[in-house]
Amino acid sequence: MPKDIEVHSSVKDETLIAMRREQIIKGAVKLFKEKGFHKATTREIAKAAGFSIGTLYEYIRTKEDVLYLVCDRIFNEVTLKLSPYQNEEGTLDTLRRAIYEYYYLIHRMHIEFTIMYQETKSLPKDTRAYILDREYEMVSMFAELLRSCVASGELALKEQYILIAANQIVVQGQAWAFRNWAYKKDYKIEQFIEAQTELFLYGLKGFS
Amino acid sequence: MPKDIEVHSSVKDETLIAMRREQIIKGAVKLFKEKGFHKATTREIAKAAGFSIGTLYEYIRTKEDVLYLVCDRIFNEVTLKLSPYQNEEGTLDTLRRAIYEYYYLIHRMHIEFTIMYQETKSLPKDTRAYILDREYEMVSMFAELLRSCVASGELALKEQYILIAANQIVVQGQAWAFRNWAYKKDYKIEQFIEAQTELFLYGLKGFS
Amino acid sequence: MPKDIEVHSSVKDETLIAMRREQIIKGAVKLFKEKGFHKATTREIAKAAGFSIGTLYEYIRTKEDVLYLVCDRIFNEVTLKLSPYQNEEGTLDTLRRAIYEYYYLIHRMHIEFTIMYQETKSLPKDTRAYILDREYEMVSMFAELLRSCVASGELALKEQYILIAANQIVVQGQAWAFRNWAYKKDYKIEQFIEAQTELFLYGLKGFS
Amino acid sequence: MPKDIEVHSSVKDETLIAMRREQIIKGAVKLFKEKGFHKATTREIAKAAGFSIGTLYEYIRTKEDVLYLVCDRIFNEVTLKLSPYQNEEGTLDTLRRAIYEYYYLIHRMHIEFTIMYQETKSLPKDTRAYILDREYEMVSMFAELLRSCVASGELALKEQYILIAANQIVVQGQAWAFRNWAYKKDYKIEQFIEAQTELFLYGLKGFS
DNA sequence: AATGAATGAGTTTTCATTCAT
DNA sequence: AATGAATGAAAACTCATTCAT
Repeated sequence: MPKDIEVHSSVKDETLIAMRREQIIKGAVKLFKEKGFHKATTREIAKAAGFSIGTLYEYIRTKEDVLYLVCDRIFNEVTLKLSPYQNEEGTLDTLRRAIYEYYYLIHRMHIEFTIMYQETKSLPKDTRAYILDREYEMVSMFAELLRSCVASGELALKEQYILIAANQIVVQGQAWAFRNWAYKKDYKIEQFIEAQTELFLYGLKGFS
Repeated sequence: MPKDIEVHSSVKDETLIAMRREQIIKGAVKLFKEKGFHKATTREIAKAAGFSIGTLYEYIRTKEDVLYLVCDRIFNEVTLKLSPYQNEEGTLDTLRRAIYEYYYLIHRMHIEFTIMYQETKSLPKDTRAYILDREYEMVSMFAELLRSCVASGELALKEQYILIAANQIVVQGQAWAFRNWAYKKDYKIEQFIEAQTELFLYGLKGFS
Repeated sequence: MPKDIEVHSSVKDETLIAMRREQIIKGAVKLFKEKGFHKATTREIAKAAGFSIGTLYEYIRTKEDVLYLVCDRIFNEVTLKLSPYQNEEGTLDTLRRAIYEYYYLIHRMHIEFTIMYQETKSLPKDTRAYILDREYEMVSMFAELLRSCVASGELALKEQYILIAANQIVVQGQAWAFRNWAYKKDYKIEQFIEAQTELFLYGLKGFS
Repeated sequence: MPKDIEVHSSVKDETLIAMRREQIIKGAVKLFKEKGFHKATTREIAKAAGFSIGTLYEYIRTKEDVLYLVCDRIFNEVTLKLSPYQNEEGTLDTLRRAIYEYYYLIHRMHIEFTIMYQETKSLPKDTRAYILDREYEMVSMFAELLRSCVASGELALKEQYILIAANQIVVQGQAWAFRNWAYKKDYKIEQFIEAQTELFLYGLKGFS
């Protein structure tokens, strides 16, 4: 698991820091959703968080820290949701449920996900690297799941294609967030998940 | 096909406009690749294009026009590459070749594609709508191909899943561009295309 | 009395706003006098006011706001000076003193007045309308004075000519400001006032 | 009479110059009326004149030259209209007719006059001086007329007040142009002229 | 003589960040 | 710890003027 990046704060009280950051993330997500990271000003972020610009800067160092905070939050939620499946036995059913859980999470947090995928490149080099690491971690979780399905004989997938397949799961899920305009007219999330899962498992030829 | 959006120019000579726009696109792509649209200044764009800031503004109206010019170019190339497949008979082989062509194009223009998918949201409302229209057009081309495979009996895909499948093709291709970091260590483009195509056609269960 | 137009400020402390605006007006008048509104840059205005460009924009929204601030100031002074005469009884003597007060005020503030009459058209539509309203208010004050002279029998002026006469007073006063070059060689302000007043009251035929 | 200021042109053919300048003045007046001198661009001036920006600069040196051309034109018209009255005998009737002619001219050319009085300060020092000279010339014409009325015994005005009175005629006329908003609701030009003339000749006390 | 593409200095305005209170 | 006034670098865009054709 990637080493956490510390966002510096001049405030000492850890509980307070946690509370304020919570406010910052909440406000920022709402704001970024409306106008994107670039068009949101730090003043607006502070206001959305419920305090003054001066206070905002007691809990972050730069505007980009806010973006990082938001991204970090998302990954923590994903990791939290998916980690139980890590320890289950490798069956197709486990895989289905993990995919379901992941896609559903994306659905609930689609605003946050969209922000993350659109603004990542605005992060400074090192932070971006950390985000990619965590993204990779997500892919790895699915890769592991696939591998244990292979190990248990439920799947016959050559090692070299594990990563492609895992990536495909992750990307298609994200697509529900960042390409929602392409789906929402024709599909509900449940339909999307089902179709995507079947297509993934059985392909075009085996999918009715 | 969506109606083209005109980018205003105060210069009258159409050939000259075409030439200068070519320079602008070339310079901008290079620049955006390095620092992204937001961090690239208009002065830098002008310089990269090989002329002064004043001249740049003879050929565009706003900085966003440059982004639009870049996006428009990409779609034109995609449409150009894929349109021949529209008229072919609906066989799996045609589909395979269309996918190959599309993925390969993305590979060659992966910088441009990445820019497009990361910066689209920076475009003004109407231009963004136009881009989404063209994106939809791309999906439609694959949807048509799938439908004609169904018509010819090579595929048995319910109409309601055509769109999901077409979107999947498009998204997975784009992923090669905007998530290249996740693939490039383990796959060459040919391997990626092959694996992706097989996975798509035969699914996990039918894919060795 | 026309409703005041609010100039937006992002600063909350009203006393501070008043103080800074005072500095802005003072600096701007000096600057506009030297080079006119158009040739004065916002940076110069800030400098003349004694602070940075960033601070200037904490107290105004646009450059035109500065012009408005200057104009508004002038009218406030005029209104302040002339309002006492409103309540006096309608005698020629009151009229004489009001004219004197008004012309003298213009003399003391002739730079401000000149700026105002030369730059008004640079104001945005709504602000310009407000200025004209206040200008009309000034004319009205003199018109009222004339009417009360008529009422008291000191003057026999048909209602239809009241406005022309009131306008004449106002315009001739302004002329001392914006056409000062035409008078200053030959007249002192006192002479100007006296001559103008006599000419106005008794005309060419009755004026020696 | 003030010495004419030469506006340099790189074109030799004098007839052509005259023709082009005519076009320039016509176009510029229309344009300045709409947006004022500052907001009109040289490109727009050229277009309004009916030729290209390059050609415009064959007939002027700077943008300010255009303003000068417009101002100069106005004075020429005024001088042309008023000079006949110079040679007439000094009667009140002549004076009345001269005022009428002058006010009526302003009425017909009120756009040009307004431009002139609002934009004069945008002229470079030397040109502005020339304009003031010509303005002075206008005042002088009326001053002469007044003097000859005094000489003929029709008027008894001390020399020291001649200038004030002449200026008053001139200024009140201009006011019809630049303060038209204050008059137009209540007066037609004929009423304005009549009232103004009577007020001027007989004053408030002698004016019914 | 006429054209219009090219130039770049100059302008207004924004906004992340700091720091005295 | 919290505030918010002050700062000034930086950015997009304009437009008078030139000059090669």
